Parts: sequence; C-alpha cells; structure tokens
Amino acid sequence: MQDPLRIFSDYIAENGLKNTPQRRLIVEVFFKSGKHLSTEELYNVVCKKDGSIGQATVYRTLKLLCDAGLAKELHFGESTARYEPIEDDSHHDHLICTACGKTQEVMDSTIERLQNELAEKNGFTLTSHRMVLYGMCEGCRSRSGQAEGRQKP
Amino acid sequence: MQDPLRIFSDYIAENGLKNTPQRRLIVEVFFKSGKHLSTEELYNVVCKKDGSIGQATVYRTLKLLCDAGLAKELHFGESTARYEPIEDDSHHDHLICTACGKTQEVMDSTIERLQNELAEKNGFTLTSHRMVLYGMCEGCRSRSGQAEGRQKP
DNA sequence: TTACCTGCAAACAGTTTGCAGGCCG
DNA sequence: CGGCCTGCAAACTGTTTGCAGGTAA
Repeated sequence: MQDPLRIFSDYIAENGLKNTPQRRLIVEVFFKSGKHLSTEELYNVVCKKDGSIGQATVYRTLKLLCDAGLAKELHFGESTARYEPIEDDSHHDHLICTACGKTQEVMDSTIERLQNELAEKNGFTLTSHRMVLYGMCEGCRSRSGQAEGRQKP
Repeated sequence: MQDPLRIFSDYIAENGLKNTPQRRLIVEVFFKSGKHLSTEELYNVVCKKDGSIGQATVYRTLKLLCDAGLAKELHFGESTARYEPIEDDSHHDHLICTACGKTQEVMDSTIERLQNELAEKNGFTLTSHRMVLYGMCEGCRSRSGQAEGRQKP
C-alpha cells in the first residue's frame, strides 16, 4: 500500500482542507503504531510527542481518516470505539481471546464468498461486513487448566 | 423454547432476588415485542403500560436478563446498545440494510462450521461469534435507481 | 423483618460542539 | 487575507450509581 500520509495529504488537498502539523502527527502515529487503537490510546501516544494537542483534534482527525477511507471504526464489546487502519485490499476479520483480550486478524475467502451468497439469497447486495470470533487462545486455555464448568465470570 | 418469564423467575428464585412487577413487565414486553430493542425503545413501550417505571430499572433488568442468559447485548453501528432475546438454540446473525436500516436474521451452517475451523486453525477454541452483513435490500436498491457513483452520504 | 428493589437525580465516560484566536494556502 | 483548524471547556448522550423509601419473601 502507498504511504498513508501521502494518500491523506492528497485527500486533504482535494477537499480544500488544511494540512496541519497536528493532523500529520496524529495520522503518522496512527499508522505506525498499528492495530485497533482507541481514541484515548492514540491521544496518549500523540501527547507524548506534542503535549499541546487536544483530544478533540484526535477525535476530529480520526473521523477525517474514516471519511478519507483510510480508517475504520470498530466496536468490540467495550464502551469505547476503536479504529483500525484500512490496509488497502487486505480485508480481514477478528479473533479475540475472551480471557486475555488478545486480538488476531483472520481471513477466510470461502467464508467471504458464502457471506455474499447468503446476502444475495436474502435479496441484499452486500457492501461490507463485520465478523468477530470470540474464543480462548491456546495460552489461556492451558493456563486455565481443567476449570471448564464455569458460568459466571 | 420454554416461557422466558418462567425461566426468568426461576433464575430470580435461585439467586435470592425478588420477582417484582416492574421486572415482570419489562421482561414480558421485551420478549413479546421481539427483536433488537434499544434500552430507550424498550423504556418507551414499558412506560406506556406503567408510567411510573424509571429508566434505571430498565437498564438494570436488561443487565439481569443478560446475566440470566436470556438476552444478549448487541452493538451495530449506533451509539446505543441493543438487546436481543436469546432464543435458546436458534443462533443467527444479522443482515442490515445500510439505506433503510431494516435488519434481517440469517443463518448459514456452513459459515458456522468454517468459523470454527478458522478459529481452530489459529489455536483458538471458539465460544461465540458475531457476524453482521451490511448491504442494500432489494427495495432500497431499486428505489435508489442508477445513482451508483455516490461516495459521501 | 430483612434484604433486595425502585425512582429519582446526580455522577460518569465517551464524544461532540461553540468559541476565540491561530495558521495554512 | 479568508477560511479552515486548534485547544479549551462546556454541552450532550448513553449508562451507572448513591440514596431514601418501598416491598417481596
């Protein structure tokens, strides 16, 4: 994928917006630090590099990134939203460990195809989807041992 | 599935809780009116039958239903949570029209199986999942006609 | 009688917005 | 220079919680 910063400044230019240092910093940090950042996490990192940046700007810039098609808002189970960089054509879904919170990106083209067929079968034209698989990762499973009958967390 | 009210009062009894008229009303309305209610929608309906009920009780009762395994909290794209009755063994996923907001329940056992395999392949033991398909329903598609190139809503 | 419950309102958390100044283009 | 941007703080929205009185068991 092309440099996201480049795409971003193109988008900025095309839409008569301004390419400010704050936006550049936020976008850079967002794409460097990788995956599934919440606004607050992003804000914290950004703050360390420029303590004068306000949260509102982070919120506004993330929204801008979504508009530009460079980021996607995600809602796992939490009260806060998370954002993920859109890696061009590499679509994927998420696998989350309910014990340790680890998230892993997954992708299965057969499932993708069946999703499309399922939508068609119901008269829908699919434009996108979200799939999140919740389970227990290897580590947590062996760590939690034989305590299987638990119901209430 | 058994009467949800019955299951609920069993749960109440087993856990030393109280079976109050407010709870009974909320649970009854929740299961009668069916699908994907938000707390506010549920509150509005309940209010019409008993104007003295407070929102807090609705929130608390929905949480209780989740604990009892009778309801499930859903997050589509909105700012508010929705709740759906758990119909025992009839698991399903959701198909949502991005134009009119219509939601439809769907289920594909092949997809379900592949999800399990995908999780296993990554060392996870799957416990649950969420899948939401976004698209355009037949009605909206024909209604919106040939305006396909639109980018910004 | 004794917990548990309820409605109310205040408290909260996450997010948005109005404003006065600042800066890109 | 003009319009977009920014930081700040206040406003908002959805949800939670403390409290004093009420009620199921």
